[in-house]
Amino acid sequence: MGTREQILDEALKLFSEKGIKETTIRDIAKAVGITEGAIYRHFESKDQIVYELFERYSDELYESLKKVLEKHTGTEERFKKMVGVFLDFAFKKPDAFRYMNIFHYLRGKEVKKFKKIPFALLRELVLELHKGKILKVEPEYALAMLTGTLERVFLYRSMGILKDSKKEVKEKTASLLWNALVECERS
Amino acid sequence: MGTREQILDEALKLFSEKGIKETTIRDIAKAVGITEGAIYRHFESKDQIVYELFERYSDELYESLKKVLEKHTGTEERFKKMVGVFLDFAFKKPDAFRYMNIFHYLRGKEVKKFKKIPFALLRELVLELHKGKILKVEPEYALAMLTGTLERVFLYRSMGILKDSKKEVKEKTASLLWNALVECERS
Amino acid sequence: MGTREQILDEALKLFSEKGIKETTIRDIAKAVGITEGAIYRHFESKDQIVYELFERYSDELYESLKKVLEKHTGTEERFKKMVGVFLDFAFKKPDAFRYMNIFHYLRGKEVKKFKKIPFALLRELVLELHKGKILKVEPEYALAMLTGTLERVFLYRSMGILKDSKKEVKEKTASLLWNALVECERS
Amino acid sequence: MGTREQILDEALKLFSEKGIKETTIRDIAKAVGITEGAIYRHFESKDQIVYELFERYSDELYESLKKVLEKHTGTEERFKKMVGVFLDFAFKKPDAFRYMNIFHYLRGKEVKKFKKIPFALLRELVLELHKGKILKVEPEYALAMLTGTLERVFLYRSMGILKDSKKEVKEKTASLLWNALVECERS
DNA sequence: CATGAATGAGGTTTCATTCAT
DNA sequence: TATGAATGAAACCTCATTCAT
Repeated sequence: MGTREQILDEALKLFSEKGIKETTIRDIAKAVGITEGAIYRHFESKDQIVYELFERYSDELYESLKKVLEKHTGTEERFKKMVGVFLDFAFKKPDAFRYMNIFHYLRGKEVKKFKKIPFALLRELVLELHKGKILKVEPEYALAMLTGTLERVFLYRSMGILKDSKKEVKEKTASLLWNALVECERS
Repeated sequence: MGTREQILDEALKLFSEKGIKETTIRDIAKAVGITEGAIYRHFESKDQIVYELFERYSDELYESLKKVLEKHTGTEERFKKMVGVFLDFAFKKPDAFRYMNIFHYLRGKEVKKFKKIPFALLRELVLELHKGKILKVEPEYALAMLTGTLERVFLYRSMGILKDSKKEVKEKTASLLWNALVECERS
Repeated sequence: MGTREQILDEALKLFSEKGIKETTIRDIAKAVGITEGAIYRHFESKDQIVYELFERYSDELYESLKKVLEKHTGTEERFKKMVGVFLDFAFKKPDAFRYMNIFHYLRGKEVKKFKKIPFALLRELVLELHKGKILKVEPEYALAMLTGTLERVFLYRSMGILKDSKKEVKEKTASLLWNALVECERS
Repeated sequence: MGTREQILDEALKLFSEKGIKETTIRDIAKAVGITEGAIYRHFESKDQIVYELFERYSDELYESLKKVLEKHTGTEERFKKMVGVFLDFAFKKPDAFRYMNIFHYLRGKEVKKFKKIPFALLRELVLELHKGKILKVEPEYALAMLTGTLERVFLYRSMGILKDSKKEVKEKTASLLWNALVECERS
């Protein structure tokens, strides 16, 4: 793998573990096995690494979600698949997922620069349900519940609080949210 | 107000806006209107400020939640009041609430040092529902949904995405969650 | 003397000896007898030192020249006094004079930011002679000769090529230039 | 043109625009269209480029001046031709001329290493006038005026302050200096 | 209690130079 | 000859902390 990729990889790992400011260029260089100066042959600044990482994974998740939206037509199916894709991404690239959350938290306003924000697709999905008049709650609340739950489910699983298999987690979370927002399971 | 209090106040504001590492002792001193050295008359280190703030607001929220638990007996009432107290705190002390989240994110493991974690009470509440066999989903998932939704609802409201009054937000969120986790609203 | 002044003093000395880029913050700190970090309590950046020095001495020379212009009225007297003031400044603050030349050379276009440029006064003086119809050559050429000669006279004297006393140098240069630009000495 | 020549050319351009220290090997490489490493195939070090450039143009100007001295015999003719050659060089190779001045300024003492310094010829010329007893002022002052005026005339013309054609500038400067140093124009 | 100057460790960045390919 | 990655020293700058006053 190219050095550039390695730098991004190690930076992601460290950023997601320790935080962005807490991670130094030296940390990254050491993890890659090169000197600090070498990093600057590949990136103009630390900030560029920070942004490039966000853009890269933001795009990736965005595209995955987009594909699902295009592929499936049934409302319930679309919804549940989206949840699955979201969690899939989180499980496969936990560092990236954690990192994106940190980034969001600290750079709230700057995020608008980025075009392909996964969040925007979740928003669309919710509005679609709302138009179809099957959403039980106002869309803003639904969005809050959707994104909040997804993040926490991932978090709890990575902390060991939630012990189900990835597949189970995806399925349970999907129907949990579907029921909460749309349908109602008879008890 | 004493200088000590002012330092904590301004630190909280800055931490919640810019992040902890991003806020310097100088920033805090300037905000209070004293010099850097003076801060060390009141606190041994920056870290002490960081911890003391967390402890202070963690305790405060914890005690508020505790009181509600002790006061009310009906299950639904307890649940909905808890949600209300949680959001009340977030609305009244948004900096503190935001700060507690940042703190959590960056200091995951160190949090265990603290005794009175509000999170623990939410956990208890959920387990209680579970014991009463009225929880529709497994408690870990319920907890994820509960905490995640609460955080996002606050976040979206402070970002202007959610425009309801505080009272409305509290009521809607409470029943939204109650329905999602326990009961089922007939559509 | 305050640390701030010392920093400016030592910086000036070093800049004029070695050049601006060739002088490091560490050089300056060592010369003053403090650490590098301490410099930043007094100046925001190296560049600020560079600018402040230029402004300070530029202003000083400007004001001296201005005073002479206001005090004397006879054309020849004004001219010769100006030359004297210029060289006086160069002899008294050779570092400053040398520095101002280096600064000019490297920052040609940025100099326009500064308001009180001594050069502007020399220009005025020459234009005045021109209006009085006593200038033998076109004003632009006169200005070139005036400034060029002044700089070199100082340079050669500080290099030991020119060995006259300061007083002699001032007098000789003044009449040399007066004769060259205005009058003509009968050989 | 060979790569070596291109390197010298671009280096000269950059040095004269931004200064020597301010120009990096990378800048030069980029301007030439090769990589940094490649430069070291042609030059041992950056300093070698710096010295070689100075030597090259110093020699060139020196030889041009020498030729004029050998070709012409009349005192006034020699003087005026010298001035012309000097300015010719400055107009044809403005980068080289500017660069030589920067070099002089920053490396004052090291310049003595070089054998063929144009300055030395101007010095000879002035001493010759002095021996012929036609110099109105002491030779050191004459030299200061001569070199200072030449440099500034070039500078002002390249800055657009002086708008005459090259030919005019050369002629005017030559007689201006001749009159100032030797003869006296009847007003 | 507070100030203001200073320290010193450590951060980001720059850049001449080297070297395997 | 040239490339492109890397080095390593040194530059500028930041900041928690200390300390004399």
